[in-house]
Amino acid sequence: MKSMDTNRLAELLFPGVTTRPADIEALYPPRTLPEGAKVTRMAPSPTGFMHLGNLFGAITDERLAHQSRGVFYLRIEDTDQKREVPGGVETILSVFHEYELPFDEGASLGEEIGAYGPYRQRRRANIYQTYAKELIRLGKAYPCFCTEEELTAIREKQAAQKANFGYYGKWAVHRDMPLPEIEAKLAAGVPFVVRFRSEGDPSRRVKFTDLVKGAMEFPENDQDVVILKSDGIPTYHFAHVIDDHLMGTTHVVRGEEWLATLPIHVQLFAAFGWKPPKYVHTAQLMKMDGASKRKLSKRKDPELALDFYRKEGYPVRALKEYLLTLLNSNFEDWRIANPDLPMEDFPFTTKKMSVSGALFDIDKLQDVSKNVISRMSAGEVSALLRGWAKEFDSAFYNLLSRDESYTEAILSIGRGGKKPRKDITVFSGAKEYLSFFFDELFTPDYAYPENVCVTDRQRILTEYPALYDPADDSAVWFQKVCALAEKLGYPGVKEYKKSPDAYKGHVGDVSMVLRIAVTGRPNSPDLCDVMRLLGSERVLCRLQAAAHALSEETEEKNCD
RNA sequence: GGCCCGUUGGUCAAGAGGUUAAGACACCGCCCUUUCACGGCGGUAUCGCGGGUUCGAUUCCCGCACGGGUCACCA
Repeated sequence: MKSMDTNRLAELLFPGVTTRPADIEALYPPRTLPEGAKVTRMAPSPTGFMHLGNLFGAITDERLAHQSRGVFYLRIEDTDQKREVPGGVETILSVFHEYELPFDEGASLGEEIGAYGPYRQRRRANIYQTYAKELIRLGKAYPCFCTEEELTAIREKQAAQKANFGYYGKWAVHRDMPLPEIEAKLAAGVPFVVRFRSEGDPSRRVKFTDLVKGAMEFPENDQDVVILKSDGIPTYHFAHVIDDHLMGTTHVVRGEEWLATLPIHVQLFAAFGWKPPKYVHTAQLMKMDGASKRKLSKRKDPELALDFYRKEGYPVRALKEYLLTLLNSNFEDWRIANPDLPMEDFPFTTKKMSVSGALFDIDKLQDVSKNVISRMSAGEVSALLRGWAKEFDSAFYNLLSRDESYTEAILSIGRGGKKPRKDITVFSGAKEYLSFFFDELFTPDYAYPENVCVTDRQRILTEYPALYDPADDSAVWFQKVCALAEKLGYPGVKEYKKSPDAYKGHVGDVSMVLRIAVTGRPNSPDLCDVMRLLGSERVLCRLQAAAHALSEETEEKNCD
């Protein structure tokens, strides 16, 4: 190998590549940014869907960059043509839009934004090839003509001998192929990949520091990894090193599964004499599977896909805030102390990131979601709810849109103030919660409290309408309920508590009878507000219907 | 199997060589309350196991176990 003419080899392998590394470097000047500014990137593959893991990383990237007045950019890693799905890039872009993760540079559907592109790796083929050619010239890379079958055969032999898998040492059969042989293969049109010629020695250790995991040590990499595939497109390892160097990434945020290949990346950076970025390897998202936890899987777990949460109707902000609590557990305390500040005000830090995989807890997400929705204005809930319904429940959407001011009004009950109601957890549950506000959805379930006797129930339902005046404010409204209750022998709660045995029940029980008649169920927001919004016609009609149902019920009983 | 990472309550987790081992979710109970909620209060943990170091370890070290990740011309 030392005697080989590597310049000649480089020309043989890449006759069409005429650019030199220096030409390219000139196009990527160092960025001029404020002191301490971080440059991060989100680099998804266009495989057709985005999942929680992507969002998890994207939030970290976005916060790190924008909190430091740096740059957050989007790079499309479309190096694997086999797995690519049509529309993959559109999906990615729409998620960034939907989840409000504004990137400063990067791929888009039209013109790319930013001066450090192209931001789609397939469009950078010439750049990678230039650097691969350079490595060949330096004797740090070589062509490998092994077929898939040969590689499998090597693997099997290694398994039989209990040797480590891979292409290294004596197993790297094409590592020192003589030039004439290479020429012959090329002349015969045999496809080749380019492998990095590793000088690593596993008995030596590489040390480095990960911003999440802290100080670490690995054996040096001795694998001759593929850097350029036979189609001339780089593997992840090579693309990562070239791109993050040229684009000036300061912090690489990625999943923990990349930790194992870090020695390769370190080696590649060193081969070019470049300074590696800082690494932030995030913990995996896990789920419970029987008695043990395991990594969330794209194939088995529908809740990994972001679409799942769209369908369920979790607000974008809820998902982001929940993920943020997993990312920085002190976010929760901060949120409690600052219920109204935008989440962007939270001081995010890699120091608080967890080292071990977190179980994705849907209960917790629901709690976050409930809180997020409870803090929204009625107008915002109305808009988001209608947006959700438009896509997933058009009949409901039509009802909500029939009278937007009515929709907003019913969503206003108990909203605002220090202790807002938390009735809506997800938009897909709102229909059930709001059903009695729409005659089309009203399906009463008259299950009255046991302690109120049937004759009293009937009297409540038949006597209340005479007292009811839709113009009453809530104080008067309540006085009237109290008066009726008093008359029938149900005192106020305080009175009742003093001597519970002396009474049949209290005003609450009377209210309950009215509530069930009007809303068709035992729980609802403030009854007075509900009645006012329903309007006297519907209220009277429902009271009558309930009374009617009650008398039929008694008749049936009498027949028995 | 090799290599790497991890292990505090059902879950997410804070935490320090000597603490009554935070907080949040869930669950249970109580209180407040016209109902429903909201809210408030309270309950359940000796920090995976075995060895060290130390006056003292859950906190430091070493083994083990368990869990996870990774060993592709996928990212």
